Amino acid sequence: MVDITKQREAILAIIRSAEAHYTADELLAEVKKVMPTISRATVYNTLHYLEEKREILRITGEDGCDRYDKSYIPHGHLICRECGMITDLNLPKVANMIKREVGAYDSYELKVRYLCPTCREKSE
Amino acid sequence: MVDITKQREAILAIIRSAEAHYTADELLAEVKKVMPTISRATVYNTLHYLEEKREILRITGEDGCDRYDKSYIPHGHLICRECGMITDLNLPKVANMIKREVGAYDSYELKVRYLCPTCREKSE
DNA sequence: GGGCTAATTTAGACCGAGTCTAAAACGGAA
DNA sequence: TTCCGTTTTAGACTCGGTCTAAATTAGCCC
Repeated sequence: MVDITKQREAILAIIRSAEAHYTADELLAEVKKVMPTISRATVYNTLHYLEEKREILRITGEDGCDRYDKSYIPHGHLICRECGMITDLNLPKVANMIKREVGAYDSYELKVRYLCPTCREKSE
Repeated sequence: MVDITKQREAILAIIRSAEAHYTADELLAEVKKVMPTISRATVYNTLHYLEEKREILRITGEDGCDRYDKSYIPHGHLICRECGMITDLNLPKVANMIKREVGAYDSYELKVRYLCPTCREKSE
């Protein structure tokens, strides 16, 4: 599909096989287990490359720390204000609503701050 | 309405009277024209304070640099991929769609990457 | 006013995610 | 094997944003 190297393959494999939405540093730590000499710059280069190729999705972090999603298809995210847990949110109509309002667009990002079920239970 | 000080008043006034979506540093420069001894920390403190009090809205920046919106009511933003210009986007149904899907939530953020009319014209 | 306390402001050091750079390593083509 | 463009590496660097400790301000009671 693209110019795939060992490093890029390893990084993409981790993103694709995980449920979590990793940060670049978490990914670096994870890849190092398999490829100890990999550098921070390579992880960042690869993430930009994969984002550019629409293989993964970047979630700009509330906390100034980006995370990455295994699916490149734009979709929303629920973010818990207590524990920071991120889960996917699919609102299929949003894409059409945007298109109707502004015409052509590249992508969208939708983040919803809320209290996740687990944390809500704890606080009761 | 709240514990308002001279500094907070000045910062809020600038945000409220501007069409632009300022960054913290742009705000600092702007306030310094009126209040030369104001410090960076005060600007950040004030922005967090005003966000907390739901007086303004924070837009987490694609470029790792947050911006602030005069209106606290959650609404979407169009961001041009060429010039970075930000304009408001109102999709009133989004709030209800989220509520129907996940129940109660704090706030949402919707950013749409696109090519603004001015830049589209230039590229033709 | 004068003195007390809590909250705010200030200046500057500090942090850390992300970028940049220059050199080394890789990989394909001839 | 040699050449050349691309990728990787290590580490320095940038710059939003945070933290800290001292100074200032604001309210409050006498």
